[in-house]
Amino acid sequence: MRKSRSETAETRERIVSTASRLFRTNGLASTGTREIMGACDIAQGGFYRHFESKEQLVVEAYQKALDDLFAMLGKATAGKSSREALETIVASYLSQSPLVSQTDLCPLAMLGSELKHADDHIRDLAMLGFQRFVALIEAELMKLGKPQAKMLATGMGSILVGAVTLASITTHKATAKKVLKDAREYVLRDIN
Amino acid sequence: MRKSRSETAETRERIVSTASRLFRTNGLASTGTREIMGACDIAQGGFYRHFESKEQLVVEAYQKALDDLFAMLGKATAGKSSREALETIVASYLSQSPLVSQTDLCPLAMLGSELKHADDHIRDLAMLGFQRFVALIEAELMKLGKPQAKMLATGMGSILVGAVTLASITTHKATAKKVLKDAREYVLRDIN
DNA sequence: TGTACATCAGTGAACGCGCGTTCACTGATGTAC
DNA sequence: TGTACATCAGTGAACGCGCGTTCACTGATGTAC
Repeated sequence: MRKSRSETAETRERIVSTASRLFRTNGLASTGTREIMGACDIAQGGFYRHFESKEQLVVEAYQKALDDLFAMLGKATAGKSSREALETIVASYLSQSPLVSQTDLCPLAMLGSELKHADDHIRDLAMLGFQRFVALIEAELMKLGKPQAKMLATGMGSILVGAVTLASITTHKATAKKVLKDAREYVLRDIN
Repeated sequence: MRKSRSETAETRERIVSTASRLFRTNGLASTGTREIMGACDIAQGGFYRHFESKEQLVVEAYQKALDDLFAMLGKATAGKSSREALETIVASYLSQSPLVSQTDLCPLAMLGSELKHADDHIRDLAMLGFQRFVALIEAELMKLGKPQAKMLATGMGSILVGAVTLASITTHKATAKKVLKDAREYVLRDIN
């Protein structure tokens, strides 16, 4: 049953991608190795041919989720003015609610409070992701000549994460949309 | 071993209070019935003399956490001007980070993303709590004559929840303080 | 290039563990007369 | 008020279940000559 090197590498990537999506949709603790392997059409025991533990997969899947997020934001803002780039970042981020879109959910908001109980390594990874997100916003704000760009960027980052977290809690679509819309309006005052 | 009516009622309240604290500190799924009963010095089997299921306790403990939060905010803002009341709400809420205080943590931020996987009943309870929080802020903003008070209040609610969530994720105290401080500064611009 | 052996991706049953929950039991409290 | 019985809060072992993980096994791939 042994697979070729390239097949092995592809399988590994497939597991990480699948896990990245499932973890963000259903949570870290609620997503088991059986469910992940099942979604990849591989027997449960095969998991440990690729990873030492579930913990290691969580780290890799989380890193991939962050990389995907920043790749998406980079592509969406490419060649735009600072003002347009900021509007795009805000709109892209807030459109990640599970009620609106089901793909590329933000690893910060989706896992928010669950990260408190995760290993230090993952918590550090998450905060580095948030700081990278804040730095992205801060850079554009500085280009616009805004004073206190770091404070504004951190505040904007917090409201975006908070709004998406709240929107994903509610069972009422209208409530979710209201929260996202108000968060958008709230932060756009600092851009325009 | 039977206890008197008053003792039974006291025990029940003790279980709800203990669970409310443990759930907010360690999460809903991570806190087991054994741990809760152990913290109350009662055998695990005694749990089902007071509650039909863990789910029922979660609902009651969550409701109690919300009641405690609003009681605290009500007491802290009593007799104050709208401007002072708003500053107090913001300061009180942001001082709930586990790095600063260990008691009366907010049930919204503490459980944030974990609520997505909870029963609809609890998710509804949580969003009603958030809307009650927003209404509290909105009322004071309207007294100040602010236009678009509802939008401002929702935005402020989102940033407060987001900042406390993020502050509780990081393992670095300085980073947590920075996030909370910037969130405070960000929202206070709409009050003063 | 061809052959013989070593490697290891994938299999699926099984492991130990902690969880929510159930159970028969104990004995103090509540109730009925 | 006193007595006899019913109730039920608390006990701690046990249940079924799903989890992360381990294991012996299979057979195609990789390596060495």
